[in-house]
Amino acid sequence: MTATARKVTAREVADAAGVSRTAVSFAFNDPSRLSESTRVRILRVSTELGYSPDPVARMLSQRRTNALGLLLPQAIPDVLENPYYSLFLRGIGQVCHREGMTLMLVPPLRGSMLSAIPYAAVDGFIVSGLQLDRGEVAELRRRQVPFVLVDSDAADDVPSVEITDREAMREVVSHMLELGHRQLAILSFEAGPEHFEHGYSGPLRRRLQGAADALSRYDLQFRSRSVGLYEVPCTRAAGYQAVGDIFSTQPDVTAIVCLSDVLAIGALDALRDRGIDVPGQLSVTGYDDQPEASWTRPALTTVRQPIEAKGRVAGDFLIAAIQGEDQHPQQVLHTALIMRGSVGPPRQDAPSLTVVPASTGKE
Amino acid sequence: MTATARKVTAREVADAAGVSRTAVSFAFNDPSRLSESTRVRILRVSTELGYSPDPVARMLSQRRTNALGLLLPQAIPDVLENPYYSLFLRGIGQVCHREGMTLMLVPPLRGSMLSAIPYAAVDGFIVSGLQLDRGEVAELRRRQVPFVLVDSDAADDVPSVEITDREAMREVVSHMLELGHRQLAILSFEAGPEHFEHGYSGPLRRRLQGAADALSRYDLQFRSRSVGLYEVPCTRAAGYQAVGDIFSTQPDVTAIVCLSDVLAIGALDALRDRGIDVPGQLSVTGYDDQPEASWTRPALTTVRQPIEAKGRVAGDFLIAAIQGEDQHPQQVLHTALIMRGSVGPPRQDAPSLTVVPASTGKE
DNA sequence: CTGAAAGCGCTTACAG
DNA sequence: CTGAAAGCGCTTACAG
Repeated sequence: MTATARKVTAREVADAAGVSRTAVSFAFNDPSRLSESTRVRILRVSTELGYSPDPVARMLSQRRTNALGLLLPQAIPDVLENPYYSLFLRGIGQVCHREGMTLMLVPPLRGSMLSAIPYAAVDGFIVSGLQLDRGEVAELRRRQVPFVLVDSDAADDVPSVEITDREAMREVVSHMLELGHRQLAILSFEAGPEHFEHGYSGPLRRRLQGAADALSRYDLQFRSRSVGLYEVPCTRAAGYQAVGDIFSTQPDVTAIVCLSDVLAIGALDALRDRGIDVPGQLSVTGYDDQPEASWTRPALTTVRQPIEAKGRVAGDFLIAAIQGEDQHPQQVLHTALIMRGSVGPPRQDAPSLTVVPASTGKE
Repeated sequence: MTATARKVTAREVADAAGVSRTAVSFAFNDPSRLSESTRVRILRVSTELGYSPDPVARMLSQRRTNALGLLLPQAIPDVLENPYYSLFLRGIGQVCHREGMTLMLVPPLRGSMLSAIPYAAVDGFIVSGLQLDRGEVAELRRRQVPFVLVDSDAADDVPSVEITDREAMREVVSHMLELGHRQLAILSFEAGPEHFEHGYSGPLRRRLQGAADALSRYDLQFRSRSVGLYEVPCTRAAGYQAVGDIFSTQPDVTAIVCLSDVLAIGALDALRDRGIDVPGQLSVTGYDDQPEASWTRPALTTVRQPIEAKGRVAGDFLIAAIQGEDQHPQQVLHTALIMRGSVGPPRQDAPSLTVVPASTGKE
């Protein structure tokens, strides 16, 4: 247990057993190349001396770690606050299980994903939620380490996994507009600091494009009096708080379209506390379709995305890349709008209301 | 990206920059020891050639990985099915964040936790949910790698973190008995195959002891006609299914005491589907107090345990052990019985019923 | 400020 | 069946 205790090496075992270091190595890695008696003797001496091969030394020799790295955009506790990641990890975990590999969670080092890359001993990276976008990709390329991009802006020469974000948001916003909603609040998770410089990117850009697609058919646009865009941290608490902001900015709002179930559930909490009926007075939608989404009251209308499959496909692509396949597959997984009880037509007293006879948004 | 591409080494950078390998190493690890111009030149050449130090080689030289290992009792997808682990990981993640370390998830290799140990390049292990109990501990000792035991049977010379499992179960079962329940089903997660040989161990043993403590005061005991013990996998589906078994074995049951919220929530699902009123006809309790426990209808009466704190304390202990502190601290964290709506007095038509005037089990 | 040399602990063709 | 030797790619006293 103590850090001062010197570790036993193969050299010592070899000496004690009267064989070469080679033989010791074979005893652990390729027993068939040793006679029964030699092998048994080596193993016995190893146990006595408390020897077992050093994993790091073995990695260096074999040029292989048997670990998959997941490069995270935030510290582990922050990332796991969103149940999204739990599902995503399960998908990757299936691949680890099949391949007999471990999974290394690699959070930013001193706040930077980029800095974390050179320190992780893994056979390849799955990159989720890029910070600098091209910065990390350049570093990964430079190091010639296999990687796959998830929910990013795919480059042609890199394996990637995405979902149909644009189509999904187009569908959900269109649905609201068809029901008659004209005063919408789009509640988004924060894009991170760099989008001020470079504009939106990745899934967020695609989702906002999808929303814009739908709005444009009704001659509406973002950041107008009718359609507000709110950006907050992706937590339930932030979703709760955001409702106050929305009401003070858009008192006539009739629908809150959230870009994450976590935010939507927080908003639902706030609306309940304020005694506002959902969907009678206000409609709410989510994104992800996490298990919690069907537990809320009313149950949440939301966009279902195949989170676990995303992790599994990313893992599969990474394994292929590690094995030297030079394919750069790009997969776009499908989403679905799940209709539940949190959406209805706008309330009657709302200004600028187009009356729509019946709701299709309830179960 | 391709596995065939040879990686650039410090040797090549040194040659191209006209310096020694030492200088290259200094440029990355101890820049102050180089003149400005040399350092800049080396870094420039590195970028041009696409060099950055190999993490595995660095680990071997420094005898340090900057990774914490979490030894898991099952494959990653199985483990993460229980939201328990998400919270536990967050606790460990806090420590990783503070220390600038990564977190390696180490599932069993070929079904064995023991086999996984020698292959993981980590500075130390947190061990959660032991399989062989003493087997893994012996191996960890043998390798002289720092480790801390969580929810195990603590040995005196090993850092460990536990909760007051025995007291918690004594309290919850006592509560049921005081309410008048005499027909109880204890719904437990499976202990794993080895308990057939060695008997129960760890938290399960302590919890069952606690239950026995309470039962004995009423002259009741396990596996009698009055008190059944059911063991199923720790999943919601298994909790759902178990209800059928319980009813066919104990038709007079008035309370189901679950050893996990996941099981309790599954049981609640089953009872709702069967039209059985909780707590009117049947009482249900959980264990863990996961966020979901307050979302069910009725909300779940359960044992709260500080899961995140458990992970954090385990991480702290491990860091201390890695830094060579020879302390073997043992911490027992406290639990609390959280009273919600899923518990009431037994139904009146139940046989062998002792009438108890009022419920204290509702919110 | 810079470099030669030893060391980290293993694996694996290759030769016998 | 067994071993001597080279190699994996870095770091770090030590000497200058």
